[in-house]
Amino acid sequence: MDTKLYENWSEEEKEKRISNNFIRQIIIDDLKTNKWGGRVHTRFPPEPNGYLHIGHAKSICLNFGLALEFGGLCNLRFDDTNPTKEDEEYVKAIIEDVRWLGFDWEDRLYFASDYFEQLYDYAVQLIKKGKAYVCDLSQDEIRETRGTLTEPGIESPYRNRSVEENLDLFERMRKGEFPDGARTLRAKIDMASPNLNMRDPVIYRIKHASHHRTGNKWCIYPMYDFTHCLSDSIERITHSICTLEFEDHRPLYDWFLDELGVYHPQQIEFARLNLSYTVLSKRKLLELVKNGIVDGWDDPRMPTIHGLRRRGYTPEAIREFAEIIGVSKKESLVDIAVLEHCIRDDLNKRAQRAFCVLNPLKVVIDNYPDDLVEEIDALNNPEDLSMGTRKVPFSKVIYIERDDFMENPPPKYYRLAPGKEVRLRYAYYITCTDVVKDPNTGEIVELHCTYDPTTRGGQSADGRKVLGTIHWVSAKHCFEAELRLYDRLFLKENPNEVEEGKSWLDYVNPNSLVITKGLCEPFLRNAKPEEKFQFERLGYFCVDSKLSKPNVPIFNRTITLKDSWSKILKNLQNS
RNA sequence: AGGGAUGUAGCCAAGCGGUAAGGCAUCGGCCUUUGGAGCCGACAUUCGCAGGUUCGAAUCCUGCCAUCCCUGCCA
Repeated sequence: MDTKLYENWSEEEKEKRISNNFIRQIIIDDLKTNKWGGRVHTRFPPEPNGYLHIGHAKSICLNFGLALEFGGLCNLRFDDTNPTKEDEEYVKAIIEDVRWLGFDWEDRLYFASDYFEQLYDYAVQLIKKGKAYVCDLSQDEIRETRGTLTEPGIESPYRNRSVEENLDLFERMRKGEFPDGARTLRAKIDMASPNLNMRDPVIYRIKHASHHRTGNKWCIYPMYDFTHCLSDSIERITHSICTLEFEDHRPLYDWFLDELGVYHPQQIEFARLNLSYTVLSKRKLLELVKNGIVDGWDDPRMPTIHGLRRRGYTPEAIREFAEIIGVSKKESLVDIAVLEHCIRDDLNKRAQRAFCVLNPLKVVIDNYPDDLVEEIDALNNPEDLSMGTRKVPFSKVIYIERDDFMENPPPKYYRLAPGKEVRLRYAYYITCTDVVKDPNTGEIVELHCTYDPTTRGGQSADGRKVLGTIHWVSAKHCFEAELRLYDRLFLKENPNEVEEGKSWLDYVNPNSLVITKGLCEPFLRNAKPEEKFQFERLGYFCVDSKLSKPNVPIFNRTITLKDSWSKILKNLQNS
């Protein structure tokens, strides 16, 4: 596992990179008071009913990160108590994602369903203690008697059945004598509690459904509240970290453990992640998939781990993101620019550079020998010289970016223009001498330039300066590849805030995917799935792992480079 | 007879009775063979509001306001 990120940090680095948060502080305090005998044991407990997204990544990094930092353990546990919603497919995908993020649960992969027998025994104990009863009320009746936010509920007529009768009925529930929904097992707590969760919550329901792990062994399944605290207890979890909406469940969590007199972890709640310009609810993500708005759970526009991975995000960037956004109890909307900053920062240091021209404009270098081909040395990564250099073929006819030429340039434009000189990155200085247009449309179809042979490599002997440096590819040597330009999925900062008469789907960005082509330098032909590059001056791109074929890479744009020129242009136009 | 939580800059977020960290974004400048990266600087006289305690309050107390969560046999 890549534990380097946390374990090999110096104290100084830790100080700088690990920001404090209230959960970390609780652990530090507990360690001081020896509350758990010096142990830190967390768990990540997903329900296998969908794909993990960046919000889960926050939780994963929190739970595993805390264990790593304090020399503790973190379990991966599937909360699989509802067979009708869950599937093995999700189990596999989740395992893959957590591992890809760089975390390791060693031999501690657990399933709540592994505890069904033990959980059943606990329920029997509760019945024997007079703290649980079999209720014959229907689902509607239970709802009707629950009361409201301001009124107490009404006690079930079955609430005071004898222990013997309850034991018998519960056993017969397990044996399958009753149809779905006929009876439930309920905790006997307080129908007048201001906390609705405490109004005799259902803890077992009858579901004649096949479970992805236990098959048809069970026809009664325990509910979340009953299962979760006891699973934590069984696994000797110290800090059970969950999201804010479970705050109201904590009294129940504590109640079960106290009534049963078993090992009692501490539940701690934090605010779930919200990210601007996207949605993070399973329901909405599923809707995007079902409506064909995206191409599947792993569509590169999706905020799922699968999607981010395919888009070109790295585990390092996601972990860094999780670290810097912090953990608190305040409901917030994190600017997606933070995530984008993390991937730029990581890829800038690590991604191999390459030349690719998106909107080509042909340039003929009139004074360059017709058949000469030179091998130009180019840095693979100016940020990391150890990545070496590569040869890029150069010849008389090249393509440059259409944006890198303007016939009537505004002030401060220091790319190519008639009579102006620019540097072709790593190659030569060229000066534009002629512009060829289509006689009918007036569109610029070709440029003629001259080059200065003494500037090879991109430096002039006389020390004259050129401000502009542009990228290029040799017409004879480049190849065309499919490029998929991705942008934010939504146009609205918070798509969950829906205006009157609209739907959140109305805010989907119709241009979140633009499929186009680009002219690539030769070595890119052999790029492998998931390989990441910086196409100089354009952005970071990643070879699509699903659509690419050997020697026919398809590149996904992960994120553009920052573009301060467009800002200058905008200001120019405004003034 | 409602309950539970949360309010520190545009967005996150430290802070724990001694005089407002850090990051993102933004805006300047320097530097640059990526208008990238990097570097330097600016960016809360004030912490939801109003009172109170204190030599001293974002931190303690009281009241108010705003927002979020809770009436699944989902998790």
